[in-house]
Amino acid sequence: MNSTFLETSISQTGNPSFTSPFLYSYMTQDCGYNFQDCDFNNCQDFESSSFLDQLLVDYSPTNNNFNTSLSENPILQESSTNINHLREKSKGGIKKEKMNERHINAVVFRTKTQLEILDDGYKWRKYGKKKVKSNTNLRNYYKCSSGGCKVKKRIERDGHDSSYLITTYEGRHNHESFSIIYNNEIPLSFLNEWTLQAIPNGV
DNA sequence: CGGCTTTGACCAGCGC
DNA sequence: GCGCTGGTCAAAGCCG
Repeated sequence: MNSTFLETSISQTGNPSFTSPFLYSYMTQDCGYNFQDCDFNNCQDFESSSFLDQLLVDYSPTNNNFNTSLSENPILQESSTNINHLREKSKGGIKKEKMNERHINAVVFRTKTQLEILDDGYKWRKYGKKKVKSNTNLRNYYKCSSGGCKVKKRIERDGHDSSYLITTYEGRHNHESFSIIYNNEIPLSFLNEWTLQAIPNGV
């Protein structure tokens, strides 16, 4: 299985200056959870953790065993469905090139916060806003504004519990975050590192 | 003036 | 073929 469900808690970080789900994940390592050592094939690991509050899904086009059964949340299921849908396209050869360009992997976070935008250290340009059928809240579309970087993210409030913000990242940054460059903050590259570990075929 | 957001239009895929 | 839906584009407007 290649889907990885990872949930962490904002409050566990105890540092309100960090609003990035990536940073929350990073910070929770200080709470006793070492992502480098965790078993990505055992989702019980994550489900049983006491500080669960976010979701992460890794996707590889070569993985045929994507598991969407762990979440009952319709929006998260939709994200998973979309990912599976994209895989089917890839397998079928339909717009395979475009698929490979766009959806190398997807990471979905569900974060309990009143903030509308989580500062993940990268600079984003908003390019769309859409009302989608599956959610009464608007979905916002962003592209990384760094030249040559094709990472995208979608942000929407959970339609069933608006206290949660659902952030979906697609692709990997080909550069470090602006926070590192300008503020010397915690590097976010760890995400790419353990995403690669979680995807045996590494894309 | 440049960078960013807004927003309606457009496009592609899917199901019927 | 047609309508629905989600994703993207791009012109216009806003703001520092």
